[in-house]
Formats: sequence, structure tokens, C-alpha cells
Amino acid sequence: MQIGEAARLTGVSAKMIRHYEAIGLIPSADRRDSNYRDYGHHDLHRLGFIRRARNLGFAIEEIRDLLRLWGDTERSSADVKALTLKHIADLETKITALTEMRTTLMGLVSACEGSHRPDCPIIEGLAGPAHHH
Amino acid sequence: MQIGEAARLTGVSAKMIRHYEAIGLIPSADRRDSNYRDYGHHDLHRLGFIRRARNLGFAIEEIRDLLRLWGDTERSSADVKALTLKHIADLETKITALTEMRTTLMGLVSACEGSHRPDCPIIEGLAGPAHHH
DNA sequence: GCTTGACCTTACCATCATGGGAAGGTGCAT
DNA sequence: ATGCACCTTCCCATGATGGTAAGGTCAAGC
Repeated sequence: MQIGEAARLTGVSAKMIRHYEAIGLIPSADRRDSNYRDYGHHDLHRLGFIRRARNLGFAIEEIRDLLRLWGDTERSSADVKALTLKHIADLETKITALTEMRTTLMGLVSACEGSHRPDCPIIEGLAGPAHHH
Repeated sequence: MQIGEAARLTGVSAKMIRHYEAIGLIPSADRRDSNYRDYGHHDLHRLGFIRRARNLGFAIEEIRDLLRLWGDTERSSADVKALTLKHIADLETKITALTEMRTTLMGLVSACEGSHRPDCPIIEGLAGPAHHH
């Protein structure tokens, strides 16, 4: 099947399928006489794997490792688990940072009247902390 | 003062100070005879504002709006509040997405033995959902 | 006066994952 | 044979930041 159908079936855009091939995340696709890429079962399976991993926030290089492990019947599940735990830790770092921003902003927002008048604790907070005048 | 000292005092890298000038977030700095940029009070204040806004996750274009509001004595605090609430909503969208990833991954991880053996629910989950065989 | 070192300047490239668009080839249906 | 939908490669853009290279400025010390 052509790249467009593979894209439709896997949820990975044609653009990205070509990109993944260019960076060696997937092997070079077979070509027809027309020079069109040709995909089969196995390719769809692999693209689906990649899409699911992307949806879970894994970076491309992490997915490269996951694909290697997927294809390695000698793998230790401990390796997969370690990689995943590292990724979870990364997610938690981000979640924590975003949540702290949110908390601070909520505090500022709750102090802001939100009227036609210019007085605004949010702007004042950004302008410099502890600036009593 | 030179850009390096301004960077040290505000926590904004010299690189980024030049960048902010290039994109018009801050006005062009004064230059000495040497062509070195020259910063004063007012510039430090503005850079501090930008850094704090960045630390709270505001995007550059949002900061452009915030700076305009900061300098506008006719502003309505309602405008500042609206902009901030929008940003909080963006943060929450991201937090939700990351938290969902985390939850899914934790489920997979908890099902994974993490041993020397290859059997791994994480890999299986990525390879395709509901693939009983 | 000359060197050294710390600072500055601009300009270009890289990141990360993705999309947009141009210019042109392929293939099928009317 | 025309049109349309698809494909190809190539280049550029995003957002915020860092790196590096090649070169100018300036003060301290000899």
C-alpha cells in the first residue's frame, strides 16, 4: 500500500513516516517501479508501535531503544521497565514544574480584582517581588 | 553596564537579551563608542519582568502583551487577568496530557515483572492493544 | 609598546517533532 | 488528453535556547 494509506491506518502522517525513515527509525521502505514507497503488515505494525509510544510522550531516541528491545527476543523486561521508569520520572519533573507555575499564577489571579481599573497584583508580581511603595 | 553584568543581575543570558532585542521584545539597547550595548536601571527592571514571566511559563508573545499592559497606565486589570487565566488553562491542558501519560505508563510498569526474562507488558502494550495470542 | 585575558560584536548552525509549500512525476478515470 | 489524487524530493518555519567561530575592545601587567 502507498504511504497515504499507511498514514491513514496508523495515524502517523506521511510526512512523519518519511521523516522516520530519513533518521533511520524505520528501515527504508520498499519502492515500486513508480518510486512510490510500498508498505505492508509489518510496517504498519511498527508505525503503530511508534505512534503509541509517541502518544505516551516517549522521545524519538527513546523509541529507537524501545524498537530495538521490541525486536530483541533476548531482552530483559527489566531494561524496558527501567527505560519506562526513567520516562515517567521525566514526566513527573515536567508535571511538577507546570503545577508550580499554575499554583503561583492561581495565587496572583485570586488577588486580582479583574476590573476596568489598572491596579493588578499579577503585573506587580511580575514587575518585581516585594516591591512595596 | 555591559550585557554580561545585566545578564548576571537579571538571570537572563546575554544570548537571550540580544535575542529579545532582535525580536523587538525589548527596545534596542544604547551603544557605547565601542559598540557595546549599555544597560541601566530601567533595562534591568524590564529584563527581570521578562524572566519572571518566562519562569511562570508565559510564551514570548504573551510576554509581549504583558509588557504592553505593564506600560499602559490605562490598562484594565481584567485584561491582565484574562490573559493569565488563558495561560493557566494552557498549563492545565498540558498537565492533564502529561498526567494521563503517566497514569497509563504506571499501569504498564506495575504489570511488568522487570526481570531478565523478555516477557514485558510494556512492550506488548506498545506493540498493539488487545492483541491476545 | 606589547601581550594576555576577559569581555564584547555579528553570523551561522543545532536542537525537537512537526507541518507547509513548491516543483515535478505517476497513475487512474473520465 | 485532461483532470485529479496521489506520490516524490527539497527547502523553510516553528519556539526558546545554546554553541561556536571569527573578530573587535579594553584594562592590567610586563
